[in-house]
Amino acid sequence: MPELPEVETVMRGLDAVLTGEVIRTAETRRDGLRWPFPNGMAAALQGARVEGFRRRGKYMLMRLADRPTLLIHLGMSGRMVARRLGAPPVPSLGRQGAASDARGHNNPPEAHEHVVLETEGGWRVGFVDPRRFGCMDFAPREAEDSHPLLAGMGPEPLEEAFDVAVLEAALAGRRTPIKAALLDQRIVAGLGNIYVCEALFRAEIAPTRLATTVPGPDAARLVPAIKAVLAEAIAAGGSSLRDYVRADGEVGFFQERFDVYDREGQPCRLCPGPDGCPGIARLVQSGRSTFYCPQTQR
DNA sequence: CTCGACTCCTGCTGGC
DNA sequence: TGCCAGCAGGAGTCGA
Repeated sequence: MPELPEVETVMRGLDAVLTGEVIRTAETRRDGLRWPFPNGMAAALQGARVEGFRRRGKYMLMRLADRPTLLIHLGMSGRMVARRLGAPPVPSLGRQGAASDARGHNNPPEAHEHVVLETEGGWRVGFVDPRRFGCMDFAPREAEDSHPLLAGMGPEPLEEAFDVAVLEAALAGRRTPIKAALLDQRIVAGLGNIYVCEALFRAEIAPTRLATTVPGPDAARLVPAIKAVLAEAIAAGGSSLRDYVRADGEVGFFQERFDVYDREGQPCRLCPGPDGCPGIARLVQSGRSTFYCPQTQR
């Protein structure tokens, strides 16, 4: 699933395509994803002018003139597919059925495309989500952040307001492993399994450490580590694993730069010498894989 | 309060 | 070559 850098990348792609456009038609092809779509969602989108986008954690917020804001969460497998009407679909990563042939003809319909928007300006944007863990909902424009899905969310990690003192306060009294704490969107918004692993590696903190023990020098390293890994991933256009594609169809390349994620058994880049690293280890914490270097991360 | 287990779903990978 | 168990980027809910 897309984590903060991927959501940011998709949002920028949508912004480039949709901002300023008027939605001519909106179609929902099932009743909902994780939850039912709000009543009359398609009708409410039709005729709306897209004013712009913003991101909160892993949510994209599509602001509409004189209408409520549309919240979009990509869940685990969600992606957006954008193309000009009449043009072949943008090539899609790792998915045979979706790749367009050279002539742009006879493309089978994209599987699991649950919502389709078409604009006056001739864009077609589809929300594809095989696992259907994504969601959409409306939030009042003047109270977007009070929506139940956003209300309890922690600080945006890339904003200045997220600093060592804020993280330390959030971790205080948490008797849970730091890995689990960082996945908790109430502590800090937007981190997922990959970037938590990467940030803990950069900060040289063992994922099993209790959150309460992190305030101090460790937290002082962790905050810049989080900011750096997210910023670098955004600069690289987001990571691209199995079924993630940027809104404009380009793929991100940050996955080539993972230090620990999905690199079990390989030497880490911090241990000295060719034989100095015991190898990146994998363990399961609250049901999810954690990758870390047992020598570097303490 | 806080935490871990469970749950929703489909698709891909790896081992046999 | 084919089959199938296991695992996957999220996160709300429930029970302890």
